[in-house]
Amino acid sequence: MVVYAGQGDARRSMALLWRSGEPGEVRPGPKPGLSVDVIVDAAIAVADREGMAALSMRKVGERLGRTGMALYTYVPSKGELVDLMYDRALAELPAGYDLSDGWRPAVASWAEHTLAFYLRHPWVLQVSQARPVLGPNEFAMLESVVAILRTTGLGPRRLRGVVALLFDFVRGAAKTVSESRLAPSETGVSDEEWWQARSFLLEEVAPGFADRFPMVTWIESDDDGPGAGEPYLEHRVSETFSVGLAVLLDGIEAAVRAG
Amino acid sequence: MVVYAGQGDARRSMALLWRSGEPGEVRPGPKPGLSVDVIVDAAIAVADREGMAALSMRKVGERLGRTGMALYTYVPSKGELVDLMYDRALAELPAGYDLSDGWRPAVASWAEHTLAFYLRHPWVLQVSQARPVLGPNEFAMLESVVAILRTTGLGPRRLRGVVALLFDFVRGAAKTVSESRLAPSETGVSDEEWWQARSFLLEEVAPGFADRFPMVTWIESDDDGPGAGEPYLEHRVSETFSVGLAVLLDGIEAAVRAG
DNA sequence: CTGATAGCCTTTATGCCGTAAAGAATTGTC
DNA sequence: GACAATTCTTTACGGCATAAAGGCTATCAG
Repeated sequence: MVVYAGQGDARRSMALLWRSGEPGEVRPGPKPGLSVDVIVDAAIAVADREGMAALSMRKVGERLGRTGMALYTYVPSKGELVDLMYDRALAELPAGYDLSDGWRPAVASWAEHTLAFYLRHPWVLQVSQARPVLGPNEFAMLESVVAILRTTGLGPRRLRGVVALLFDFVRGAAKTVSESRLAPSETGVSDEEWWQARSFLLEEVAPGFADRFPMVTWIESDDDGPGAGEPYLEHRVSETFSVGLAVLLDGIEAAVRAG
Repeated sequence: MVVYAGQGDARRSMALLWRSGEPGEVRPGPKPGLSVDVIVDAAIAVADREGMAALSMRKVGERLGRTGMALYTYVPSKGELVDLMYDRALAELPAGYDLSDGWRPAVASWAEHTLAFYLRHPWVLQVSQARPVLGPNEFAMLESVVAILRTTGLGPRRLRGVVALLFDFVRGAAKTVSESRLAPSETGVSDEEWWQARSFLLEEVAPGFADRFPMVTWIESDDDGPGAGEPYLEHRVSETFSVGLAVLLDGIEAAVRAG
């Protein structure tokens, strides 16, 4: 499920994001029992625990002792709610990184913080990047990476490429891990069971696999296996993550040297 | 929407993927009016045109002059159908790349082919990577990249990291473009309209933006704008893609030199 | 104190979705 | 001709977002 920015009244949704709502004029009618904030918190809790696919208006309402429809008093639609969740979650990220040892360790630290963030809130990965939410914390996050990378001396064009690359890298790693964590509860089959059953079936259905796919067979060969009890895929991803990060940093360094 | 591999009868779905179905024993009952192949083709056509979110059993059935339920005669569930779509689409990719000028241009060519493929079939990006489909064409695709990269002399551990990095990069770029292409038809608002309205509202709601987010403001400054008529975001992405690819190739080269 | 009015929230209804269950129609074997 | 297997349709269930209507509540103007 890809979620696009709410397409309702754009002015209203921007106002919600930037908290530029009118202050508390006294108005007739019952006191509000909820607020945008508690709704967003409840929605984040649901999405953290059960994933974006399981996030529904009814479920969020229920968690707050209301019907799903009650939320529409505070939020124009589910799309806007997701935007608000997204920008609120992003607030967890650090506003700046230590540059005293140069940009290299700072980028590494950024990547690790950001990966951890995505793993805490995997649903964030499903929010479309094509139509950015344009909330304050989205800009703050961007600000913090660019602040690091600008010290490399690269120009805006190059830097946009590097930033995109960094995000794609971290998001890709996070996506693999988070999907594999969600899969057991969604499918009722643990990772170990699944892989074992599948690789058995693969031999059955594709005899001569090693001859037909020699490169795949070779690259899957293990130099060192997962530690005791560590899930297979997560071990692979963390290996992959550190290798990829090193390659990336070297690539940036090459760009910097080239000017 | 993230789609997991079908969790029905694993043996049946592997048999479907690898075409190891029993041949045509003569059997009682009406002749099948459809086949797995025509269903998969129809489903791909729907997904290409309207996106994964719009893919439904009813819609595929309708396109074939049947009800949605009729498909369940051929395919155990929607999940397996998506697996089949995925592996079938992957068959479009080249089986090998020209290595006569070394791995660098071959990787570049791979990246461009793969990007174009994802843009032809954007829904492919929504198929979960955590529980691979394990069909023949998925392995063939992997085989073709590894065949290129193995000529660098890097070991399996390093190479897995590089492969993941390459995929994350291409998929990230493809995702941004494809979402921005889909957004107008899903939201009824064109990219130009959307960006214009949003940036106007942003100034209204976030005065002093340039002071608050100086790095963001700087990095968004254009060295050169989009060509005439070229969509804003697509221009940015293609710029970003070539910069990112260069950085990546340099990073790989550094890893190769380091041994 | 008395409407009027605005805002909160629920109920109901519409049209989607995947798919389970039941049954009609068709085609083969004995 | 009886039986069984197979294709496909109809109907039904529980889920989804959300439109529409109405009940209840708190503040206003008179």
